Amino acid sequence: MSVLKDKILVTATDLFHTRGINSTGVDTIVAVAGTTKMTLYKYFGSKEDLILEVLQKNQQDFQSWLSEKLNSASKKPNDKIQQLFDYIEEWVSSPAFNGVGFIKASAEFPNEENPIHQLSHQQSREFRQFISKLAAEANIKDADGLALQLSLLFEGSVQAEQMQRGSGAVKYAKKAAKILINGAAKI
Amino acid sequence: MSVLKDKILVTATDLFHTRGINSTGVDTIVAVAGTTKMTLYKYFGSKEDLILEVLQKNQQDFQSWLSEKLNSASKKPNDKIQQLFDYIEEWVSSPAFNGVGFIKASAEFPNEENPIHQLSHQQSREFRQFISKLAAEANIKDADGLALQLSLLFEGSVQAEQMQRGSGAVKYAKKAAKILINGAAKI
DNA sequence: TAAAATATATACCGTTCTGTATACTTTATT
DNA sequence: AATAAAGTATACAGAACGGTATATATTTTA
Repeated sequence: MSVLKDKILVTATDLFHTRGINSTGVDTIVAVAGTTKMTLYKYFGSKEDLILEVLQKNQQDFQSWLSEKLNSASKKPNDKIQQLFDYIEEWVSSPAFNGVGFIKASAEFPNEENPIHQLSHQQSREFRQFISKLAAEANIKDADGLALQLSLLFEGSVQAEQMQRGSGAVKYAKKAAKILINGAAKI
Repeated sequence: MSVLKDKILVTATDLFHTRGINSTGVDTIVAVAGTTKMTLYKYFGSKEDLILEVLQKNQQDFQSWLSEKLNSASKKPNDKIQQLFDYIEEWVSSPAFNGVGFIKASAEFPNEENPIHQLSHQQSREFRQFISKLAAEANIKDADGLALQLSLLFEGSVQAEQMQRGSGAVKYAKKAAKILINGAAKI
């Protein structure tokens, strides 16, 4: 990937997070990225395309990071589901944390026919399935149910963290997750 | 309150929810409400003022509705905290449900110095304190901690519901809440 | 060095945005 | 009926928006 295209993606990610997507114009993006609109529109057909690529890249990066962490730490399924929120906390607490794209995007583009909303919805579903797979491997009966509950804690705490950095919400989400996981495991 | 002012508030609430706040222009609001910009700017000094009033009214309506439900159903503190998510589910499942203002607003206005963001943050804190008070009255030791966890479930499930109507997320949030409440009560 | 791809600079188009000015019409009050 | 208030109609200002056209400069490739 071109260094400039990447610079635009990174800059857009940051600006979307700190100022909001709709409130960030392409002029601002290219100015901060140190390039011009011509270049932006060469790599991205439209602002909507740019938003979609930002969403895709961020979610991919997070999922890859999380999968690697889980796999490198332990091979035992029970450990993985237990450690899920440890890594989520690590990720959210990192200074480089810049929100969860699909949460913000779905709020700014509520129309279900909008491609950005649809991608957000899909990513939210995929993440839930990822958790569900973890739960199923740990022999939890209602894996989907637990995954849904954990995803609610996840989305809620990211929301809280976006509202106030360092809110400590993830710490309590982690505690709640442990209780729910242990409760579900005994079924 | 003037009938026209109220019409504008209700219309704006609906449009903000279905199209997003930043994507809804004042021209659209007055057209749908069946009035003119002159009237809108007579009652509201600016679009920002309108947004703030919409947020305040909606949160007030929800809190009043919830308090009344809780008080009329039972006077026992233990019942109240247990029934909290029953009413949240009833409210979210209602056809008139139009999201939680402070969640969407904080996503669209992430800047901490923005008055809209500040109000959203304050409302989120107030709601958490409301739950904390319920928990404290039910003699739960770490009332604040439980309240935070329940608010995460609340915000997460509203988020899920906004992404897909009828997702059933609240049903699982309710189950999770029960487990967390019972776990906290035994401390 | 010549050709080709890549990036910049800058001006512009059409649209939409919030907010205001002006003039007219309807409704309510006395 | 006269006066004041409330609401409408419409046009417009000024800025920001997404996106494009054109011409120039820089870098890479052959």
